[in-house]
Amino acid sequence: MARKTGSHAEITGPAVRRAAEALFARHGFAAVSMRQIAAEVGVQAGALYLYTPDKQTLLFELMRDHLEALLAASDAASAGISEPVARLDAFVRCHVDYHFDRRDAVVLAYMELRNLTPGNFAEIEALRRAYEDRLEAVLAAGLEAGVFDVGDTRIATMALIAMLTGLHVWFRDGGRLTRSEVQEMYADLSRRMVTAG
Amino acid sequence: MARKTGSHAEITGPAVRRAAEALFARHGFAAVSMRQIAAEVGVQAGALYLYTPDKQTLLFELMRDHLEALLAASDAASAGISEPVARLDAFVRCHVDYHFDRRDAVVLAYMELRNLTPGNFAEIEALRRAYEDRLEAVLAAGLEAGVFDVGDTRIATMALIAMLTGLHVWFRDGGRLTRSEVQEMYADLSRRMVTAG
DNA sequence: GTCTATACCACGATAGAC
DNA sequence: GTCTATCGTGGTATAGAC
Repeated sequence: MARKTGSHAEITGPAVRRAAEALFARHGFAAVSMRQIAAEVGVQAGALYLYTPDKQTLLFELMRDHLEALLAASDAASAGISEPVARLDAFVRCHVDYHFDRRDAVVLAYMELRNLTPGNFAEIEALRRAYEDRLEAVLAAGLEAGVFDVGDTRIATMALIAMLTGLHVWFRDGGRLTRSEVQEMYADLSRRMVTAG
Repeated sequence: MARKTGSHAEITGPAVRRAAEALFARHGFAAVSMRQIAAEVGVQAGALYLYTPDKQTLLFELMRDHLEALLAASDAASAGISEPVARLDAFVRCHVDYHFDRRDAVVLAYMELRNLTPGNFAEIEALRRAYEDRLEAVLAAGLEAGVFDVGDTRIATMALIAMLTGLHVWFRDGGRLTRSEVQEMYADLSRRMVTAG
């Protein structure tokens, strides 16, 4: 699919990002070469540098853009909901949505942290931490209200996030379960995990 | 720490494996070079090939040996226990033990699957699947006995495994929580997740 | 058993033609 | 905006001396 020449800035830029996201998610950042990305897009390797200063920045911007969008979506999903059980439910459903709609981005965001340079890592880690803090705030509110029972909100938060993020390990689009069914199951498991027995 | 010459097969072999495990766990298989491993061990890169035919086999054997030991430990931990709640408790505590004692191996076993060649992947995946099946059998027994309430044992299994394996994200040895405290918390979270509300 | 030296290749990134 | 060509580096793995 090699293309000889032409002017395709508005097409090639997003195509580079999509190809990089897919390849990084499948094989890992370190295992993917710029030449592979270029081949997937249908350009020569040198042309990639019209759209990114380097490979590291490509990874960083994919992760940053995804996490900022995830945070915004999560905030929007729970806007106006104050009851803790309902807020947890909204958080979980939004998270599952992202696994259906932006699977590769989700995988990148938690598998490729170790391949970021220190400065980039700090920025991405802050976004991750902000996302975790949203969930922890829900648990703390529920604890305060007496509807949740968790010994340690931080540990329960990490356990919940890990359970939810583990979706990518087994979930395949078009599998035997619909999005609604997965949301229902994970919402149930989450609620029971933090509710008094 | 370069060493000039000598006969150290019984020392160097295990040292190579330890160094590789630590470096692969921290930076990822694809990001670690044979030269880095050699430097860590204190030999030249060429000397590594006395102990492994290639880098891929080094990764594969680390993962295989770990998973076989984990399976054996898990089976030993629940031997003679038939009551489902107690079996789940034993499974969880054994899993947490491995995060304390063999942290790097645990990280490798679920982060580096995508860097295995197809043949090696199949073998490792079978071991992972066997481990998951042990847990699913516990859930199925509890469902049968009426002490557990999960809509789908496979999904609940994957959710539990993900939650437990997520330990590595936040857990640091010598942190504020002791091994017993972590075991207690994760056993509680697990039990509540699969128990009727 | 380990060393030095190196073959051979792929990498990220850049320069200059078109 | 993309191509071809290439630079410099560092990758895995091997050969042969000691």
